[in-house]
Amino acid sequence: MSTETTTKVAPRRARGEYAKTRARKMAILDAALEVFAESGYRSGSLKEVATRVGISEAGLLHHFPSKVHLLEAVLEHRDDLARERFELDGDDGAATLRALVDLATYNASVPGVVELYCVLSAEAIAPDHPAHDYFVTRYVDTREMIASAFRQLQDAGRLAPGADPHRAANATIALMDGLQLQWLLDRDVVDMARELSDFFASFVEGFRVAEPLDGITR
Amino acid sequence: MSTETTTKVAPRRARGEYAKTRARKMAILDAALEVFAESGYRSGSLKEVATRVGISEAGLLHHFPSKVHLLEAVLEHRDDLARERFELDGDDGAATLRALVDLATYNASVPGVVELYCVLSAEAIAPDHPAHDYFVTRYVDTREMIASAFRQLQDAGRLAPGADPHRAANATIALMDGLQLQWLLDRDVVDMARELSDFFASFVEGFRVAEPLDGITR
DNA sequence: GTCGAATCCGACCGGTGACTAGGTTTCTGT
DNA sequence: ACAGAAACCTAGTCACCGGTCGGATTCGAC
Repeated sequence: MSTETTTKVAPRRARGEYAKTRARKMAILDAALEVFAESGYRSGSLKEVATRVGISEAGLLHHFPSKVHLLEAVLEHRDDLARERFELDGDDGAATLRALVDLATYNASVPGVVELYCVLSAEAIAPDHPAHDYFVTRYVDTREMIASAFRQLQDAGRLAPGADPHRAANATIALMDGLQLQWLLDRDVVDMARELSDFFASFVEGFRVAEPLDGITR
Repeated sequence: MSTETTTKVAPRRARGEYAKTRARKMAILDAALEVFAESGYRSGSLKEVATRVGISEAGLLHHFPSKVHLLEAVLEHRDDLARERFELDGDDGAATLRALVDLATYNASVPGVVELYCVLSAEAIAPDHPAHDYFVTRYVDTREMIASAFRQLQDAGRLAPGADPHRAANATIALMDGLQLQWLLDRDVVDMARELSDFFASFVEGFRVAEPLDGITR
């Protein structure tokens, strides 16, 4: 326990990242997303990620000390982006459902992200997968969020008689996931947002999306 | 082109498999199903399959000359078993839907098989995956089969007005796939057959399953 | 019983995986 | 401008992968 006051012998303290480091880390996360989406976590290689960034494998490992760290960073990063784009926690059930349809529309513009979650969630069924716990809690949370939206609609008398909010939430999630898989295998046969919207309309009284769906695509 | 008549010098011709070979091949297919279900095709190793069978890797490769051959054999074998258990090609639409619900009930008793298809279908999104074409055509065929069941019901006036057979088929497949994923992650939160049955009942007039679903489990 | 095919194994091969060690270059606070 | 941390690379470790090769063993038709 020597003194750490600013004597002239005091060792230079940590300086933090360089200016361009942030951009480089983002580039790595983007490349890692691509690779994990195409090949999954277990078969995706750090070498492939490094090559796409234009860096060496050891250089990559300087920023993310292990493959697991990289995976966790990718998932956290996507969660951050999703949170700042979609607000799904409101107390307006109908608004939440509309937001889900919007999310489906948005997802159709970022196939890589959809592929990442589709591939990883299947891979993460294995209990020893590094993302297993992530997906388990993710599904629990999503289920609860959608169920509470349905509960809110039920209280407003807008849910079809006999409909159960919790089970409706399960079915909603299942439909979204299953549509994504089909869409990834053949993007022309499925309109994810439209199917989800129709599903909601079939048991939520007066459900409408903000704008017509078959309008101008963007 | 020498004579192949039964002279005394005629070389002994191929004799075919030994008696126990068939059983061994089945054991290999079972082990391979487990391994591919747990780790996927790309990350699942032949060594692991061989170990579970109690055989060497080279011994395994005597029966299935490559990893791709093994995968194809596994898929073909499961298709054979499925075909002999479920008849899904009838011209009675309602019967086909009931068979799908039965299939969901049956699937709940063979989690390994469900996991195999869930994991492989996600992995096979990649166009260069050896099972890519298999799953693409599988989805096309399944879609057509279910759509024709709905078309048949529509002709009988039992489909809700506005329902489209083709889109209903897509939604049905999506629901089944999505329910399976959730069920694999947590087998207590989802009753696949019940959700599917309720989904059918929501737009098929007079849809009923053969027996009550909440009866004796087996 | 015997001979040859079917079965199976041990050893090996080239390739790739994640990750480490140690040194060089680049940036930046002072 | 310069010291030292951050960034980055080359080279290597060790484990594992799918697949081959040649020989040993087992089975079964004759």
